[in-house]
Order: sequence, then structure tokens, then C-alpha cells
Amino acid sequence: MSGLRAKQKADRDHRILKAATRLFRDQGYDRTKMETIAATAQVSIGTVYNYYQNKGDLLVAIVSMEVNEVLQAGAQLIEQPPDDVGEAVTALISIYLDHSLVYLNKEMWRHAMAISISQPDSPFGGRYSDLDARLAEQVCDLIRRLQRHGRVKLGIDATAVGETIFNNTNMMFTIFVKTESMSLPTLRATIARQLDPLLNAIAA
Amino acid sequence: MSGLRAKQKADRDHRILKAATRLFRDQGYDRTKMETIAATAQVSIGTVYNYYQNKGDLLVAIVSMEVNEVLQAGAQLIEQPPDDVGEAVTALISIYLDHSLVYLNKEMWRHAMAISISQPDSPFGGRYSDLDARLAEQVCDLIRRLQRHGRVKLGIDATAVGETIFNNTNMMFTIFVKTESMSLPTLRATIARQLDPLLNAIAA
DNA sequence: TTATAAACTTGAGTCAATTCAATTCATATG
DNA sequence: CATATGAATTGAATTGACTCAAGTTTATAA
Repeated sequence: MSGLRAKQKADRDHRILKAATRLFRDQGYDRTKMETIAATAQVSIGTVYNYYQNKGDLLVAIVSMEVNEVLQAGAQLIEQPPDDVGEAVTALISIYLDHSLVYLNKEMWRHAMAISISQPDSPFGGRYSDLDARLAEQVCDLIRRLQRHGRVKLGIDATAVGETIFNNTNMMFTIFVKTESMSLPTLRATIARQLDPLLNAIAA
Repeated sequence: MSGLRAKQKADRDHRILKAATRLFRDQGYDRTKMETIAATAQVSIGTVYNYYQNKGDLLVAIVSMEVNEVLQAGAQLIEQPPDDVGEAVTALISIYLDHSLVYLNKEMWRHAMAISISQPDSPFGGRYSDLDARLAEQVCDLIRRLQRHGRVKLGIDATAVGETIFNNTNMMFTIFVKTESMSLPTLRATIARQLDPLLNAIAA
């Protein structure tokens, strides 16, 4: 078998990811050289490119880990959502937003989003889009569940509502990371105000 | 005064913009070299950078012209909007979407969006965000107007609704340009389905 | 144990965006 | 008309992401 080889590989991957995470955070994405990442991870430049197709993929790999955590936290809430529609949706969105800046800063988010848009077919660009799709699906799940519990009017297209809620949230999050001076509470309040008419309309 | 000098300047700017537009469209953004743009526009590389901070700014300048046209077309519709809320919103969104691929292709949109996110403070990155904000404001305008005409229930926060409609549309447009295989009719149908619950809820 | 193949790693070299010191040229001034 | 001024232009030089041919290391076979 390939025990040693696999372990070394995992080691290297881990070192690269760790080095990149720290450097991107500390120095910023643009100012971090691939050369420095390689040196910090104790591998050559070529090896970094052996693990990640390009600098952007490396960043999106890091962001993906964060989004995965968010998805798991969201899944827990959905198990036992608050009864009130507004509260339930607010709670789920808050989980998304509150987790967003734990490991990443706005600059990293900006670059990750930019990459997933400009290179949608690169491996990690695609993975980012997948995660977005799963987040959207999770919101839809919540609305459907509330509908089954009799908290959302029957006859309402729960998927349509879920997608609109997610799209609105995602767009506002994009503006949030573009605007260095915008705070998380402001973002939360803005989204709540925007979604209020829709949530009132669907509440049973 | 500065007659000749100003004219030469405008000429050069025009040649650069024209060369870049054609090359970006024909060869794609990444494959177009600044060197080629400069040569085609009959100026040196340095001059291109004198007019535009970087390659991305040049692209976003082109995209901005397109969005400005869209804004004007939208303003016309708002003057005399259809009575039905659903029809009015659909008409405005259709104007946005139908204009979107006249001069630009999906690849150019992808890069322009990516730049406006990753460099929100560069001159043209900022301009792109401004245009987005104005589009959002235009949608809000429409809803407010319909409300004044008694087509939207009183007591509804028209701004909140307008922003949600725009954010949903914008997010779906982002997915559209990321997905090379997605057609404009599919995009339009998806948005219509998503917005249906909200539009039904606010119609007077 | 040794040979061979397969899988990785390496870093010098390539390529294209971006910079900046030297130069040019339209305009203002004596 | 001659000269000064400084805004614009120029392109060689710099920089940093990315490639690839050559060299190593691990696994496998005889």
C-alpha cells in the first residue's frame, strides 16, 4: 500500500493550507506571494501548484472550509426551528452571518467571491458555487419545514420564497464585504427590514 | 487654452476604449494583452495606464457604458408603467436582462463583476457598485409609483420590496453569467417563479 | 536484494501586467 | 519669435504568477 506516501502528501497539503491561511489573513491576498507560501510550508513553488491549480484555488479552498462549517451549524438549527417564521429565518441568517468573519476577513471574502465568479469552472470556483447552492437549498428546507408545521401558509411556493430569501441575503452579504465600513449589526438590520414584507406575507 | 491637447486626449481615450472593447469581445479578457490594446490604439503601454489604472478598470469602463444605457431604458418604462404589478416588474427586469448581452458577453460580465467585488475602491470598481445601487433605486421607484397609483397595497414598505426584487434579480443574473449553458428565457422564467409569491402578496 | 516503474518534487525560466525615469510636445510668457 | 513649463507619453525594467523538463523518492516485482 501507499502509507508513507499518502501521509507525506497529507502533511504537505496541510502545511500549505496553514501557511496560506495565515499569510492571506496577515498580509492580505494580493501582497502574499506564492513563493512565500511555498517557503513557509517548506515545499517548492511547483509543489504548491501540484496541490492547487492557482493562487485563487488556494484561497477558495480555505473559504470552503468555513462555509462547510456554516452549513453544519445551519443544519442543526433546522432540526428544531423556532415556531415564528420571522424568528426562524432570522436565526438561520444570523448563523450564516455570525460565522462568516471568524476565520476570514472581508478582503479574503471579496477575492474568493471574485474568483468563483470569474473562474466558475475551475475546481474550487465550482466548489464555491456548489456551497452557495447548498446554502440556498438549506433556506428552502427551512421554509418547507415551517410550512409542514403549519407556520407558513399552504399554497405558497416554499422553494421560491426560500430562494428569494437566500438571494437577498447573499447579495447583501456581497455588499457588506465590499463596504469595509459596514458593520455586522447594520447588515443584519438591513436584511431584516428588506425581508419583512415577504415574511409577513407568508406567515400563517 | 488647451484645444488641441484636449482633443488629442479625447481621441486617445476613444481609441483605447474602442480597441479594448473589440479585443475583449473577440479574444476574451484574459487572452487580450495590454500590449495589444496599446498597439491597436496606437499608443504606448504607459499611456493606457495613464488613462486606466489597470486592465480591470478598462473592462469595467466598458461595462459601465452598457449599464448606463440600461438605466436610461428603465427610466423610460417607469414613466408609464403597466398597471399590473407583475407585468410592470417583469417588464422592467426584462429590459435589464435583454440589454445585458448586446455589447458584452458572459465572460466580460464575469470579469467585470469579479473586479467590482475584489477592488471596490478602484475608480471603476466603485462606479460599477454605484450603477448597481442606481438600478436598485430604479426598481424601488417603480414599486413606489405603483403604490401611489393604488396598484400596491398601502402599508407595504415599497423600498424593502424593491430592494428584495433587485437583489434577487441581480443574484440570478450572477448565476446566469457563471453558467455558460443557461439561456436568457430560462433566467427570466426562474426569476418570475421566484418573485411570484412576493408580487402576489403586495398587489392591491 | 536489486531493478523498474510510478508518483512527486523541484526551481530556473517564461510570460504578461504594471511601474517609473527620461523624453516629448502643446501651451504660456517675455 | 525664442524659451520655459509641466502635463502626457514612452518603453525598458521590474515583479510575481505559473510552467515544465529533470531529478528524487516511494512502492512493487523478480
